[in-house]
Amino acid sequence: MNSAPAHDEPSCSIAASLDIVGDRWTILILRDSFRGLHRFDEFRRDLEIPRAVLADRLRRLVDAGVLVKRQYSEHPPRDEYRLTDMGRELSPILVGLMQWGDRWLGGPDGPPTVLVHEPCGTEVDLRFHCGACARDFSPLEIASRR
Amino acid sequence: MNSAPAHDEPSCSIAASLDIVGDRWTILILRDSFRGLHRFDEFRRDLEIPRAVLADRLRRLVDAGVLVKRQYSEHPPRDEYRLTDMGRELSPILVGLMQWGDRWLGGPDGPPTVLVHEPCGTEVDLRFHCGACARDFSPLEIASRR
DNA sequence: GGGGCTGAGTTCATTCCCTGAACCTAGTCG
DNA sequence: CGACTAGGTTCAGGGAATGAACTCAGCCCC
Repeated sequence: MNSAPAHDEPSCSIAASLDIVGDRWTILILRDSFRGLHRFDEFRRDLEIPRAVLADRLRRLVDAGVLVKRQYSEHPPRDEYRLTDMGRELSPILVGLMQWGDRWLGGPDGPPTVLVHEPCGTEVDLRFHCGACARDFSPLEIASRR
Repeated sequence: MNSAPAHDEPSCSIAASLDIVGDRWTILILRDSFRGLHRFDEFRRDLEIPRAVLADRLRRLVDAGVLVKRQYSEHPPRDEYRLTDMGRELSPILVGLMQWGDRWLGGPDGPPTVLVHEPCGTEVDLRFHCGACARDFSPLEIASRR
């Protein structure tokens, strides 16, 4: 029955991504995962998120393949949640949010966290890069083609 | 060295950004703005979003400075919503969502939309670039420092 | 000069989800 | 034994989302 009517968003990758990560708590959980938090109670204490919501979001993220649930202790049984490669590749979105907040909403203290290229330790940021022009360019120069 | 993060998140740019764009409908409205939709009814028809929610989200985005409301016709009085520079600089987030969806959730047809560097028309994508190493690198190589 | 149309909303009843508190289970510690 | 921790589930309530109906202003047409 797939006549794919126009108003049904069949093939928008942004909408598809939002079905998985289009929720405030979900993004904050992922942010904490990147920061090195992995356990239910670590998330709960850091975010002050209701337990039921946290359990739900973790379940969805595991179902989607963004996190894996792993037992890190058998006796007592204890679980932790770790980013998969699929989850780790969400970093540009987190970085985008961070840089935009730094630039447009930042307090006078400057950015509380900076990003580095792990192998060399150099501070970096996220840029659009054009191979043809051999240069980085501003977000204002981007356009889309179907 | 990692002192316990205050449960009050005063200075997290990600959380600050989410206060403005951390909502599914908001992101979809912005996606449509980048696509060239500007009017209330264009958004409403494309997204099938309830009118009350659309009015609320547009109001918030205007209040935040992401969109501006402009009269494009005096008689009859008609308004449109346009991205400000602040809004246009959200593109890395949208692009991040799009590329992640393309890569991990993509259908067999490939990406429905590609991005080009407007001045030269070349297809681009969003990459981390390290000036010190003089190369692009994968999201998996990123790390954060306080 | 009435009827229908468009754009841009507001109001309202219902439904749904988030929230916070309490409770549960398994295991460990003193 | 009783207290404590980790990782949840259950439940009442409140607030936001939803869809339908309504408003209002102006234009279009006959």
